[in-house]
Amino acid sequence: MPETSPRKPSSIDVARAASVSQATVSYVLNGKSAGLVSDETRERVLAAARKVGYRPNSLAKALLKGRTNTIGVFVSFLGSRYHADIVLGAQEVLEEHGYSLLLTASETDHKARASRISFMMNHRVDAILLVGGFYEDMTQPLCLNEAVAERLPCVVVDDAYAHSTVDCVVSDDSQGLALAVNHLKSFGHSRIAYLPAPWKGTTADARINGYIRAMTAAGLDVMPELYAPPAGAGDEIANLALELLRQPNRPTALIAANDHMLGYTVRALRELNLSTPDDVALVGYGNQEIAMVMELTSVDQQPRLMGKSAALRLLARLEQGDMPHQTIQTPVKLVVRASTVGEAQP
Amino acid sequence: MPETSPRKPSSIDVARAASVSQATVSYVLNGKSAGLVSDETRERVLAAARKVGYRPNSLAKALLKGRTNTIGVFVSFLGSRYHADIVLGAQEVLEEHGYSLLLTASETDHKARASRISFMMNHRVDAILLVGGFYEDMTQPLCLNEAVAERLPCVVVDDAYAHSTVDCVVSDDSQGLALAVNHLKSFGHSRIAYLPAPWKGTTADARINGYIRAMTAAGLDVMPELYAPPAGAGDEIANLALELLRQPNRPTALIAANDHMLGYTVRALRELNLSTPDDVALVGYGNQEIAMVMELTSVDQQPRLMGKSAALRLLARLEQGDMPHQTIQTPVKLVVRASTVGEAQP
DNA sequence: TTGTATGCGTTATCAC
DNA sequence: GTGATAACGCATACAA
Repeated sequence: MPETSPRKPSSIDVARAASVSQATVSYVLNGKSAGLVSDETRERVLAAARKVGYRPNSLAKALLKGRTNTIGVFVSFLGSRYHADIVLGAQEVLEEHGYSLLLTASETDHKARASRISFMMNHRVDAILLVGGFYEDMTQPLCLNEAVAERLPCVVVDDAYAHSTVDCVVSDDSQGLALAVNHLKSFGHSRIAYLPAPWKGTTADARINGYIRAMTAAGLDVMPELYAPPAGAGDEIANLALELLRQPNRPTALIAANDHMLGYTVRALRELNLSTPDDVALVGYGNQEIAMVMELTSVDQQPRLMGKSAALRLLARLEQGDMPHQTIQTPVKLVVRASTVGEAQP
Repeated sequence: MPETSPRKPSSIDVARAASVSQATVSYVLNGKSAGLVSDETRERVLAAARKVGYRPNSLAKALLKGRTNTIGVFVSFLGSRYHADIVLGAQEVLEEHGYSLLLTASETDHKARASRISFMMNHRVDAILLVGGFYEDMTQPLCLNEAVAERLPCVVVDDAYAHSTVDCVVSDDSQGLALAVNHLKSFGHSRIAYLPAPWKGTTADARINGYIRAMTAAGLDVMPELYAPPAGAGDEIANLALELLRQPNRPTALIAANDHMLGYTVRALRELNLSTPDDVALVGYGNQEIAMVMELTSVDQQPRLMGKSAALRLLARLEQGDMPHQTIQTPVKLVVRASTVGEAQP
C-alpha cells in the first residue's frame, strides 16, 4: 500500500500512472479532449484517475482563474426560520449555477462583523450576500465598507438602504399590510389597530407606513392611539395588547408586526374573555411556525423567494458588473386561518 | 489612479511599493521579522501594504500549506432553530481557533448529499461536520463514505451510529426523559404517558428507551397502551392525543417527544375541557420557541452546547488524527413552566 | 495527437 | 538584514 504520502494525488500523479503528460490529463478531465486526445489515451487517463483516487483541487483552480465560485453569506441571525429560509432560497439558485456558500452567522457581536467580511474577502469570495436587517441609518451596512470600496458585488436582503451603493431585496411590506387591511375590511372590520414591531429600521417603518397607506386607501380611519410605541419582551407585549383592548371603543381587529407578538396577544385576549375572531380578529406577519400552530392568519413574506431573488441579482451582477444599484421588492401572500375566519374560540 | 488592473494587489506589489523584496514583505506581514528586518524597513512595508490596499490571499496560502482552515458543515435542515443553534455553537468555537465554515444545507434531496460533500472535499476542507439526523441504519451516514475512505475527520451531531467510523455527538436523551419523569413524579404523578416522535432513528429509539428506563427506575408502571405509534401531521397528532386522553383511566401527565406535538395536544385538551396542569400535566422536548410562548415545561437539549462539543472533538481530531471514534452525550436541562407547576388553565 | 513551459500568490530555505 | 528561488496543483498557449 502506498500509504506513505499523506499528500493527495494530483494531476501529475494521474499523468504518471497513465504515462502521459500532465497537460493531457487536464484536457481529458475538463472535457476539452474532443479531437485532441485519442480515445485510447482518454480511457487510460480516466482509468488512472479513478485508480489513484484523484480529486481536483478547487484551490489551485481558483488561484489560477482568479475566481473561487464561492459566495460569502453573512447572516445576522441564523436561528430564525425566516433567515434560514432566505439562505436556503439563495443556496438553491447559487448551487445550481455552480457556486457554493461560505457562511458566517453573527448574532449581536457588532465589532466582529467587519472582520468576518474581511476574512471572506481574503478567501476571495466572488460576491457577498448579507441576510437580515442591520438597521443602520446609512447608505450601506457599515460592515460592507471595505467590500464596496473594493468593488465586490454585494446584495443585502431584508434591509433597504436609501441611495444605496448595494443591491437590496426586501419583501413588499406595503403590499403585505394592504392585504391584511383589505382582508379584514372585507369581513366588515373598520376599527383596525396595528401593533408595531419592538425594533427600529427600514422594515419597521415600511410596515407602519404600509398600514397607514392601506387604511387610507381603504377609506378607513387610522387609529393613532392604537399603534402604540413598541414594547420589549413577551409579557410587556401582552400588557400593551391588554391596554389596547381595554379601551372604550376597542378595535375589532388587530394586525401585529410579527406572529410572535401575536402569540402573546392571544394570552391577553383570554384574560379579557374575548373570543377570536368574533370579538377581535387577528392578523400576524411572517407566517412563522407559531402562526400555524395557533391558527393565526398571517402575511407570508415568502423568504425563499427573497433568497432566490437576491441570488439572481447577484448572478446578474457577477456577469455584468456595471449596473445601477436597485432595491427589489418581492411579493407576499396572505395565509388565511381561523383567527380571522374560523368559528369563535373562547 | 492605477485603476487599470482589475487584479488585486499581491505581496509583490507591496514589495515594489516599499522597495524591498517580496520575501521581506512576507516576513513583516507574518510577524516573523523579529531581529530579522530593521524597524525602519518594517514600517515602510506596513505603510506600503496599507497604501496599495493589500489583502492576503488565503487560497495561495492554503495551496502551499496543504490546509484551508475551513470546515465543511452539512446541515440536514437549517430551517430549525435547533439545528441553527448547533451550527452557531460550533461556529463560535471553530472561529475562535481560526477556522471558517463552508456550509451547505440540504433538506430532503437525498442524492445531492454525497455530491455536496464531494464538492467540499474538492475545496480541501480540513474536516466535515454533519448536523442533523440522517437516520440510516448503518455504521456511518452514507454521504460520508468518500470522506471516511479518504480519512477526513468527520463528526456527526444529533445522530449516533453504532460501531461507528465517525465521532458522534448527541444530547443525553436518557437523562432528558429521566428529568421529565422524575419532575412529574415529584408532583405526585404516576400515570405518565409518552407521545413518541413521528420519525424513526436512533434519537427516537433513545427517547422511548429512556422513558421506559426512567419509569422503571422511578418505580412506576410503564403504560404500554400510551406510547402509541407516531402519527403524521398536526391534526393527526391532536387526534392521537385525544384518544389517549379519552381512555377510562387516562394519564395524569404526558411527555411528548417534541414541543411541536405538544402544541397540538394543547388544542386537544381544550376540546375535552381538561385543564393544565391540574387534569393533565405536560412536558415537552426541545424547549423550542413554541414552548416559551405556550408556557410548556420542556427539556432543553442545549443545542449550542452540542455544537461546541462537536467542534471541540473536531479540533482534537485535527491535532491528533489517530484516536478511537466515540459517541459523546451532552447534558440536557429541564425548563419548568406553567404546564406542570402553574395555576390551572382552562 | 501529445508534451513543455509559464504563471496564479504564497511561504520558506537558502545564499548573499 | 535581505534577495533570489522553489514548490503547492492546475489550465493553457505554444512547440513538436
